[in-house]
This record gives sequence, structure tokens and C-alpha cells, in this order.
Amino acid sequence: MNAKIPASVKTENKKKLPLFVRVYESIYNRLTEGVYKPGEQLPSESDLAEELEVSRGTLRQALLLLQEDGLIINHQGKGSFVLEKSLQLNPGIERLNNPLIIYANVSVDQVKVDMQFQIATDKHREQFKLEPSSLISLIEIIYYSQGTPTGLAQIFIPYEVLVENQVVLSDNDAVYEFYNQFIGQEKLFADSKVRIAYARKSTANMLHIKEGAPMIMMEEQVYQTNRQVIFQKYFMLPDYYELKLQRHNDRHFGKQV
Amino acid sequence: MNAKIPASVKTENKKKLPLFVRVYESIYNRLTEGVYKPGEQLPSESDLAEELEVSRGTLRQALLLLQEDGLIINHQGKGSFVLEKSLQLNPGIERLNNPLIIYANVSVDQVKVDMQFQIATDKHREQFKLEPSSLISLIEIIYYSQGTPTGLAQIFIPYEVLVENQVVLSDNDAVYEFYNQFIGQEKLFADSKVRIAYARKSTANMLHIKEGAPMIMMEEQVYQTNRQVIFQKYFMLPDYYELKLQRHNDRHFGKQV
DNA sequence: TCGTATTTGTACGTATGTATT
DNA sequence: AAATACATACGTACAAATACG
Repeated sequence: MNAKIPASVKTENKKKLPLFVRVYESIYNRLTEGVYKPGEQLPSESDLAEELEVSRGTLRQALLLLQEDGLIINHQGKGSFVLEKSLQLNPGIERLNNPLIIYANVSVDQVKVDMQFQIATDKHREQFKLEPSSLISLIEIIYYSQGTPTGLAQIFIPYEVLVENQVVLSDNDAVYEFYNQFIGQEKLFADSKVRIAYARKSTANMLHIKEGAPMIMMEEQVYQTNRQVIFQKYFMLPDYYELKLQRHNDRHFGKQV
Repeated sequence: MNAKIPASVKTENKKKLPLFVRVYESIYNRLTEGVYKPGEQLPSESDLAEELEVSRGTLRQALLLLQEDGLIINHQGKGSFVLEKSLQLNPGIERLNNPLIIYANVSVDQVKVDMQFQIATDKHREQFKLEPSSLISLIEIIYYSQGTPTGLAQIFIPYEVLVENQVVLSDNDAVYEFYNQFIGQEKLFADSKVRIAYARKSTANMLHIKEGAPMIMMEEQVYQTNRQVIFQKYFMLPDYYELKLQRHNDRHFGKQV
């Protein structure tokens, strides 16, 4: 037990967050600050709980989060251990991020945003469960690195979703900001497909590549709780992109879920 | 409350599994059997716990697993609901599976397995933390659909890992079986990269494609607890493959993990 | 080899907080 | 405003795996 460590996490400012989250953040900070170093064993749950002045159950909730982050690993009978840095994986595309920004091997320093409105096709209407003659907005974003295009995003959002979120439609920058913020929010999930696509004339022109050139294409439906809110496609030029990803084999319990 | 449902899950045969797992399986079965239908509300946690004769905490552990499976969703104050079938996503490549089999849009009905041993290169030695002059086995598997190649797997496994797992090396079929079983086991995870690769002469010959043809390439290091046990590459012909994937935005708590 | 102590995993009961109806 | 339902938190007890003498 280390006496120099602040005794209680309860006294911290963020009072609205659940206790187990604050405990998580507290231990997370110790990990990043090197109080507990890679490979080391954490104090026992009883000791840690006592030190942080929470119940063991609450502490275990926090440790569970750290496990999900891939920062620590628990072994029954042995203890909890900080994983080696080499094993602390950065989150990949299984997190709902914007791969055009995250996975570029050059720095994306410029975007060109274009926005237009279309009458929803039958396919759109079915996907988004829209009324007839609803409007769909198509946001096209071209990503550049030092003047050279690296990729393209095509984002379909029902007009009504934009209205609900009070987006200022007259300003392309505001729309871009909205999109980035919207994708980052919690409780969103997406059903995605990754394949090779070959540039059609229009995309070839936009990305300054030859017609028929292969690109990494990621196509996905994004859901908010139980409603689809976005349909989008990411086109990535193969020279600039490599999708990173963590793959796990969690529980199956004999049953292939 | 439905009186026809067997009262207790405690009396089931599988006594070794934790109670919350048996409760999970019990509710899972009710979902697949349609006792609780998509869109419906589950009984309240208190009722369900009482009916299944477990504590509410244990029931909640089971419900958590169902949530992670993407089968149900909980809303504070409202209740737990079965997700619509359309929203019940099939697990994608974020699960450590063999994409060459899972994501082929044609049925893979034949494989050709080849195995050879190499002296570990410095890169291999570093990756796997091997002694000098260790041996690495390279397993090459070509996947066919009706005689046509669809993809290729190149799997590097240290010889000592094969020995530990008592693999019969003389039989290629046994090696193939071992690999499938090994990949499917629990507590394995992988750091993966997906990009476009262009066929070199040797792979072009194996897959009956032109040199320079684009392929989806997935390259990954597979770890068991804290030791790398496999380095592998999957090459997928773009005509036959589309990688499916679920993307989430879980917790961040203000902090980008 | 065999206990014994330690450590994590599971399970229960209870109480209270918070969001929804 | 009251009732309902899920979320959080605590305390306790025991089981299971591991470590150690």
C-alpha cells in the first residue's frame, strides 16, 4: 500500500459520474503515470478497494473497464497485472471512428465539404423508415494531405435527423463539425462492410486517380439505439490507408454466438 | 409471468458453468425460441430474477452478456427490450475468426494445405521472442470454391508452439484441424491490419490471377495471454470477399481511450 | 504431496439513486 | 405526484485457482 497516493477518489470534482467510473479513471491515471508499470502486479482487490475507500464490487466494475480497454489482465488466484505496452493495443476500426482521418499514413490537413439534398429513393425510404417524398441530404467530404486527395466520404443523412439536431445547413463548416461530433457520440453502432471498390469516373475525377483504380471501400449503416440515422461510404486510396483492428475471441460457452 | 416456463434454471445439467452463464443461456434460448419476440419488452429484472430463482445481481450479469451479444437493450426506467432482428448483427471480423471461410460469398469446399519449416529470421525471433536458431513453421492454405481459388492463408507458428500443443506434424489434415481449433479457443486476441495488396508472382500463380492484381490483405499477430503465438496473413480475392464488421462507440467518459 | 494462505470469481441480500411512465 | 424499472453501491459469504511452505 502506497501512502503517498491520495486516499479517496470520492472527493474528486466530477460528482455526476458513477463511482466505479471515477475509480476507473483514477486507476487509469495511475497506469498512464507509471505508478503501476507494465508487467507489474496490481495491489489485491481488497487492498485497492480499501485504499480507494470503495467496496470490492465497485472496484471490480472499474477493473472490468480496464480489462476491456486491454490495459490489465486478471488471473484467478494470482492477481491483476498491467499488460506490457506492446500488448496494449490501440483501438481499431471496431470503434466507430472516421477511418479517413484515423488511419491515414499521412496527415490529413484539408477537407472539401459539399452538401446537396435529394428526394429519398425507395431504398433509402426502406432503410431509414421514411415517409414518401422525404428528403435525404448527401454530404461529400474529400480529404486531402498537402493538396493531394487521400479519400472520400459519402454520407447520407435524412433531412429530419439534421433538423432534430439543429444543424445550421447554410454553413458547410458547421455541417462538417456536426458530422464529426455526431459520429463520436455514445450509443451509436454500425453494421459495416469492407471490400475493394474500383473507381468510377466521378470518384476517379474527385480523387485524381485513374478510372478503375482499386480503393478500400467501407460501407456502413449507423444506428442510434434502434433507428438508422446514417448510411455512409468511405473510399480510401490504398497508398495512404491501412485499417487497424483488434480481434478477440471472447466468451462462447460452447455456443457460437 | 409465464407459468409454462420451467421454473428454475438451477436444476439444469451443466453444473460446472457459473450460474449467470446458465441464466444467460436460458434467456438466450427463450429468445431463439421466440418466447420473447423482437421488439417485445422482457419481464422486469425483479420478476425475471424471481421466476428463475436467482438474485437480481446474477440476472443482471446474464442480461449484460445478452447486451454484449447485441440481442437486447436496456433502458433505465423503461425496461429491457428484445432488439429487432434487423438490428441483431452477426458478429464480424472483430471476432477472431477465419475470414477466408466466414466471409466468402461462395461456399469454400476445398483446401490445399502445405507445410514447411524455416529457420526463424531476426524479425521472427523478435516478434515471437525466440532463441537463436529456432524453427518456424509456415502453413500455407489455399481455399477453393468448386475448383477455383478464392484466397490464401500464410500462417507462421513457432515450432515450439506446435510441440506444446502436441500437433501431429506428419499429417497435413491434422495440422489444418489443429489450426482451426487453435484459432477458435478463448482468450486469444489479435492485432490486425487490413489493406490492399498486389499479387506477387508466386501468389498470382497459386491463386490463378494476374501478377499485380489487387487483393484484400489481412495481416495479424495473434497473442495468447501475453505471448505472440501466430503471425498470419490472409489474402482474399476481391470478387469473393466482403469483410463484415460491427463498429461501436462504447464508453469514453470524456477520455479517448 | 499436502495443507494453508492469498487472490480473483461468483452469488446473494439490501438499500438507494435516477429515469420513465 | 406516485409507481415502476433499471443503475449503482455496499457488505457478506463462499467457491475456485494459485502460490508457498
